[in-house]
Amino acid sequence: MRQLLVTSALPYANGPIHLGHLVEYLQTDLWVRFQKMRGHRAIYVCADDTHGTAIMIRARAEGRSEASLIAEMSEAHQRDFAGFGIEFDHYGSTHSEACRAVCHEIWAALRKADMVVEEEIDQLFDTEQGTYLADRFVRGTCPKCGSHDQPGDNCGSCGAAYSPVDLVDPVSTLSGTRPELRRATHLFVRIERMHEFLAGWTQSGTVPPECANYLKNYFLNEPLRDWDVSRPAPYFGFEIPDSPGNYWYVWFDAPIGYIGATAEWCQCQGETLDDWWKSEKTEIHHFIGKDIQYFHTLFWPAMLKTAGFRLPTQVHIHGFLTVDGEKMSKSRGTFLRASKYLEHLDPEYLRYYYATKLSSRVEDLDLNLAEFVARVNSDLVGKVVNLASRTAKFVETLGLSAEYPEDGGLFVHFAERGEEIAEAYENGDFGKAMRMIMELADQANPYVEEKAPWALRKDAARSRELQDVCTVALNLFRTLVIYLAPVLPELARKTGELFDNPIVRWDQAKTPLTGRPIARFSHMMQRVDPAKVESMVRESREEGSAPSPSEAETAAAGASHPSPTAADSGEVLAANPIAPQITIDEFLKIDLRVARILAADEVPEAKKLVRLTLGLGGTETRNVFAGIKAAYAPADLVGRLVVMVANLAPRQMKFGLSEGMIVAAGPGGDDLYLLSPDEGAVPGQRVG
RNA sequence: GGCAGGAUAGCUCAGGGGUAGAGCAGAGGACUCAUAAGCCUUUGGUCGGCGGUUCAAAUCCGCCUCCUGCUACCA
Repeated sequence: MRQLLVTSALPYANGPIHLGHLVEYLQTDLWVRFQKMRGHRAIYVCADDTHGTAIMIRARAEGRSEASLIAEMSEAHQRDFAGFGIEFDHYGSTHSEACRAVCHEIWAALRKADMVVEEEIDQLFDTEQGTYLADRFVRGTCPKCGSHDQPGDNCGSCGAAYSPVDLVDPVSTLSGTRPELRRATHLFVRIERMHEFLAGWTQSGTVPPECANYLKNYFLNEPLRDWDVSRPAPYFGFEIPDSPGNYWYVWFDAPIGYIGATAEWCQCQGETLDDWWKSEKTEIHHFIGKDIQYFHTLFWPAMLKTAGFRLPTQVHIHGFLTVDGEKMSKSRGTFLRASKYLEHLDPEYLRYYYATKLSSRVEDLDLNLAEFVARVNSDLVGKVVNLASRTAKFVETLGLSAEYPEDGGLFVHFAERGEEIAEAYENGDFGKAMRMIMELADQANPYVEEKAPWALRKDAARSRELQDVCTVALNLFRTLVIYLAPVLPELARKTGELFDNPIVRWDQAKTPLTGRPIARFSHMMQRVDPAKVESMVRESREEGSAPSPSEAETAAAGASHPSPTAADSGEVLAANPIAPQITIDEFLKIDLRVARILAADEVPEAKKLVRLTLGLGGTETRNVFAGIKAAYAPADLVGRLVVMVANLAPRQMKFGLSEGMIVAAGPGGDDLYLLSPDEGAVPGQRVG
């Protein structure tokens, strides 16, 4: 019997669980369920990731304590996970004494190994908000090409990489004020001292080959930079014991949360933590997304190694979720929260659908909604459940045959495939496992077709034959459900009830059931109703149309995301306060005009721009390049009215001259909303 | 810009030097037990492009195009 400790990445306590998160939690859950069915001892631990600037700022904006914010979020997360049948053995928090204790232990070990150095670094400080600013909270003019309003770490226009302190005219996105340069002491881990160890460990099969290549060619081909693990106050986290006023950076304590959560579980169960984290008898399996690879495959093993903990046996890495081929998008209604899904649809549908699309490779996964409906209905209802549905009621009174009948080797064949299917599960090739199971289902239905129990039923003299046919069909059905049980726990439970024999172990598939009654059959799974999928998307779109500021940072699924219910909370305003007062004369300098979009053209070479031809009435037109490519398709723009800044100085851009600007709300990217006049306005009218 | 990955049928994907595959969708048929499910037959592809290695390339190598992600003081 193997002993396995399995983790999923800790969800950040800054937003609700969405379908992107679930790619990870569902695959971990079904892998753990599989291991348990195989008779191994497996525990699944996870926790909320609670520290960092984002939590501090949000709590401040909502006028509450961080503790109250993270408690509420933890409850919501656990509710969502439970709704999808994700069974943790323990769910903790990084803001726990157990986690703090392990942080202290690992820190002491790093100190003792002389792995920590102090260094003074320059960082921008927002005097109004009273906080140091991470890169993403600063925007300004690119020091290289002079483009305005660029992010703090690299220029979207020329692609140059730089530090926020290099920006010309930096602006804090939190307060809109100009931050000042301050010097602060940071603590760094000299990870380069582990270079040789990491080079060996990462290339030894513990991480997928794609990840090993990436690490080898991007990080390990040169000296590793010191890792900055501290943040000066104010910061929400644990204060570093031997460096007052400095706190551990959230990514220092996040993975330590795995150990903290295990420690709490051990305490409840009377187990010893060292048996799980310092013993070679335990396998440790991390399931993570590809965005956080280097934290788990460089920093994390270096910390564990230094502090004498067991190293991860395997780091399982998955790609991101797209919906209908594109990034999840609020305006399209494809930003689907877990709780919203559960209002409309059965969690088993998604568990199965994801399983069919998951492999051990680091690849993105597309949730195609039409395919989702077809796949679940065709495979689960049409093929699998249909086997029971078309035979069970024929043997309601007779029960199963006393001896397993001759079936032309079908059952033996089904049983023999079990190991092959198990191997696919073991390797994380869930899609392969599902394909093999459906291949078997495709052999079972023709059997029923050939034996035609509906014909046998009409002849009382052949009732024995009818019973035999149904005994075969129902046993084949049960075998399929055993193989699907890690994915579909609810279907497995109902099937256990049908046979009065709970499905708990994989090897139950080796022995057919005979000579026992069959419970009255009732539908085990409803078909997916496409209308429910549509209403889920529609409601998500409606709720997504009022975004809050930190949502701007959401890119691919898997990133943190705040609750849409906070949309009107004042958070938007708090995060981006009103600018200094101006006079009416100053305002009148800006000539805003209603304009009609006469043409909207793709600029294929541009990442963000769309070329607009704006009509101001008559023959008066303006050529404007607008950075709205991610939010609007050109075809949808033509004909609509917008508001433009008509007297803005023209600006020469790479693709041509831009003669104005259209006004829009929102932080940018696909989270952008053009302003339109109400009906009746005509092009050329002044706005004021 | 650098790094990693991807491109195979209308859709979602498997395969990985030796006659191009599955499911769904489409077409035709027989049946009627089953949630309009199931069964039989069937139409779809120069495997992103160009070059190379080879008796043989979707597969190996090189270059190119397009897509995705990451790029260490965001999590």
